[in-house]
Amino acid sequence: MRPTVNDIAHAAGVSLATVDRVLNARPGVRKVTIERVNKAIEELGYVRDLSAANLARRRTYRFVFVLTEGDSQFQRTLRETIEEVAKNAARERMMVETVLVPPGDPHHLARVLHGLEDDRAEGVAIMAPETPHVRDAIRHLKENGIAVVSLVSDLPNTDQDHFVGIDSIAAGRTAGVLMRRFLCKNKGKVLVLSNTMILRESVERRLGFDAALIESYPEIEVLPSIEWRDDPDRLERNVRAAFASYDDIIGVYVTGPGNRLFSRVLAPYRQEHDLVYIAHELTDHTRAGLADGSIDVVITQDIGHVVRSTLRVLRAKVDKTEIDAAQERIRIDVVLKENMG
Amino acid sequence: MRPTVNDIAHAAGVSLATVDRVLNARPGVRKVTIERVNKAIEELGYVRDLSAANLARRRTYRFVFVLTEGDSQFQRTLRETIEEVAKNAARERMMVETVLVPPGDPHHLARVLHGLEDDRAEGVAIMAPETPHVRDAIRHLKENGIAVVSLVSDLPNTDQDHFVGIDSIAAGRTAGVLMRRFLCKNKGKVLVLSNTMILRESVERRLGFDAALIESYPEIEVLPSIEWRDDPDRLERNVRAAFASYDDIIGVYVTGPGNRLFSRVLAPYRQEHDLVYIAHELTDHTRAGLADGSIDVVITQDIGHVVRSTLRVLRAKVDKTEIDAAQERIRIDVVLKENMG
DNA sequence: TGACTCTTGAGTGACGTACCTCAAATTTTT
DNA sequence: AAAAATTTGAGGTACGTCACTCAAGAGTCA
Repeated sequence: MRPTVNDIAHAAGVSLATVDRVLNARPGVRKVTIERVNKAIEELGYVRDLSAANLARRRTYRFVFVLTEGDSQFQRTLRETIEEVAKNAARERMMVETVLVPPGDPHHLARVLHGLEDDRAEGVAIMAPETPHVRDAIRHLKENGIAVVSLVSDLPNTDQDHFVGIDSIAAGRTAGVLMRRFLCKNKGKVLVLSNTMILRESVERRLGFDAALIESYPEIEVLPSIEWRDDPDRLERNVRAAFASYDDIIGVYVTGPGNRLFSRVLAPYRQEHDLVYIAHELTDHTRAGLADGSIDVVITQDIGHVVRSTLRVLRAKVDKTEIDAAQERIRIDVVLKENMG
Repeated sequence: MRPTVNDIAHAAGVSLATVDRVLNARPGVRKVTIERVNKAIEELGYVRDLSAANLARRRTYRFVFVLTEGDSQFQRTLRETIEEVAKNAARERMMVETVLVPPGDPHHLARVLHGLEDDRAEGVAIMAPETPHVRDAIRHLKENGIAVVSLVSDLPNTDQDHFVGIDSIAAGRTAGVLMRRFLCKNKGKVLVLSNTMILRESVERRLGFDAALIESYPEIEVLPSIEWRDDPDRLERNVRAAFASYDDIIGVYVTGPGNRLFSRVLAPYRQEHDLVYIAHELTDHTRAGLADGSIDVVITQDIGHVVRSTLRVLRAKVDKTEIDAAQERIRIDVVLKENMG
């Protein structure tokens, strides 16, 4: 049988109350006594029973995900995953809510975040671009004792507690090195596409991509990023212009969402061009692209892992307990048709 | 506040005892009453509080990992990971024990498994080659109501409940396609190495590798697998022979553990040969190989994930609850220097 | 010495569920 | 309609921890 607090008390020759004080870092215990208790804990190999602890604490965690609206496959998958994970989280007394804010409206976002201060949640997970308003709102949240975690898109210059996601520069570098290897010393141009460069990871991925590709492979020219900002026509125009200007385009790299649209735009040019196509984020569409061979590699992160990790981290922050770095590290996944699973 | 069993009882107009009978599928409740209770559960959105349930059940799980001895980096990492995960598992009342058996001794293994029948464990996780003795022992375990899960190395023709690990054929295929792409249409021979082909995954990886490489790239000849069976001299002899016979070796594929040894053996030949080196299992050594560029790709699985998943699956099997397929699927990780993390 | 603080003991009632007993109510069978 | 079987109610104890109270003991200072 596992030792309980009672066993510890007995072994240490103190009362239950003292053990409790030590365990929960309550004041009013002498140093020597603390050590005696800790020694007993060590010797008996006591570990706190989480079930009982949670029950007694009758703590229910309220966490809010704040996401920007959008109907890209990625965002849709994210929302679905949150919903699904939330269901299981309920068993562990975590109530998860999702709030959507319109994209490109930092004021609205800041208002929403401020609204969370008064007792709506003890933890907030944010995926949104970093702006002064957001920085401000996050500081307020933290001042009110609310845990703040960013997911997918880092908010490094804020008071956030943690970022759950991948290193975008490394992700871009991974894309770059794969592009380099898949291009097999051919000379030519590489097209880089991004719906918007407002999100920092778009910029960082491009950075890493260029670094990995150009530094070791100067025969390749990486063209300036094509942005289309939710405007399909602009995308089409720019792509047409690119293929008109250069007949040696041999690779395309899409740094973020938008593969569904871009694939359609790209289709007419694929017959005459043998392209290496590298994309980000595994979704139904990129999955299909891998399967039919139109996409060569997808660099991605496991969304389920991201969401579960976010909740674990939020809980750890609220409880002020350690987080298991190994478990919470999100890997940069390289997905080919063969290991798609 | 979350609804409790009491709320359900009240809402359904029955007593606590009846709700309890319904929830735990105990006999002695009329169908109509069951439905009434279920309706209340549905309406109030009741979810069983796992903490309280586990506490009340005062269930402690005893799980045993049965592994073959060995000092390869992979096995070492696996053991360390189990130990670490076990520490956290203790908080959730799971006592994890590891038993090592000498490799290549199916009788010993079978004896150990039989020894687990009488009350030593309610769940067993096995990583070992499949033999008739093992099949037999697993059947006995199952007959005694013990959950059996294999990890890393599948035991498909046994009565096991589940396999936690990757599809070896797909892993081999992934290695094959990466080899093909990294070789860039060069002609030549590829060396395949495997300590032993007794474990089924060695065979399967080779199978997948050949399929992906040869079918779409016939200019390459994949040489017969070199086995060394824990004998460094044999490895060295065979490698020497291979490089003596062929001067157009352009790739090497190590299908399992043994990269540390093999790297040493290979070193003298690397100066004159430009090789693509693909390995399996991310360990300290293969990590270092990626970092210094001597290894190009490592195909691996997240051991931490495997071990945690194994415990979750065992618990689910013991509790006869559903397992979350998405969470328990182990991905085939493709690791380059750039996304090593 | 007394007044004071700091430390410890002893005990209690949650938390939500599991599992048990015994008796009463209800339905089914004879 | 009586007997038997089934279904339901009422209540209790337990699980291990948390969080609290109240009182008593030890130690410190003037």
